[in-house]
Amino acid sequence: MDEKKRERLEKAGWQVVSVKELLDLTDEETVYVELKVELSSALRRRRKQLRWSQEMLASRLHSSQSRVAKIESADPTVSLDLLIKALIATGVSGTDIARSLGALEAEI
Amino acid sequence: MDEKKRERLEKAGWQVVSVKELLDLTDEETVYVELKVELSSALRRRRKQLRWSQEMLASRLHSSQSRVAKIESADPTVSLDLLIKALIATGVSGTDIARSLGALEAEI
DNA sequence: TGCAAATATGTCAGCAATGACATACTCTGA
DNA sequence: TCAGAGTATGTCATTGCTGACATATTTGCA
Repeated sequence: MDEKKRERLEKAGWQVVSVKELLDLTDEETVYVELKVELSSALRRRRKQLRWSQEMLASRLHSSQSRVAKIESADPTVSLDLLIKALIATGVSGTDIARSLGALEAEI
Repeated sequence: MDEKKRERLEKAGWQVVSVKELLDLTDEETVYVELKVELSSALRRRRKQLRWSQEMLASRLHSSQSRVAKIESADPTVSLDLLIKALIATGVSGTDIARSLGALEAEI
């Protein structure tokens, strides 16, 4: 994994000069993952609040129950994109999403 | 486009019963698009604040200048995923992203 | 003006995310 | 304790996003 990162860096024209550089990258990935985790639990709360089954949400999303389960568990194969579309499908507004994101503190 | 939506609905097991149902979908798409537009302009502001060129951001993102241009113009082929990764690459925190999203008012 | 840096636009092969399905597991009420 | 509803997990063909490249256009400064 670290080796793969290094490869990508070099391919992108970066000189890999220090461990710190790699740590920064890790920080960015951390923020990304935490964002997903935060939003996915927000989604589950929201869905339960509405007393919807995963299947109900799935049909509103034009997706499937199994994918909703993956969204809510922050599965690596699920994009932020789909996650946010799912939140929107539960009727949350931009400000609601913002509030969820607000639970994350500055990390960088 | 509307025909395509109808197709997807029916494929997903929805009975297309009313125009309202289609309008609801449109609302959701609207929120999604506005989210992208808001975040992409936040990204541009942030990049200029740092006095980075698109190329600079691209290398930090491990992407290309042309894709950064597309991200900042909220191009349809660019996902929220990449958009948010770009914001993170400029060093914004979760709360910063939340603040950007806060500019959107409740829509639904 | 004219040149160089920055940005925009179009295209495409490759790969990652997707919906769908099958099936296993976990609850909850009777 | 069992049945049925809800949820989790694995897999796969298709679709859509991706980085990269080429090239056009814009910007800013001497």
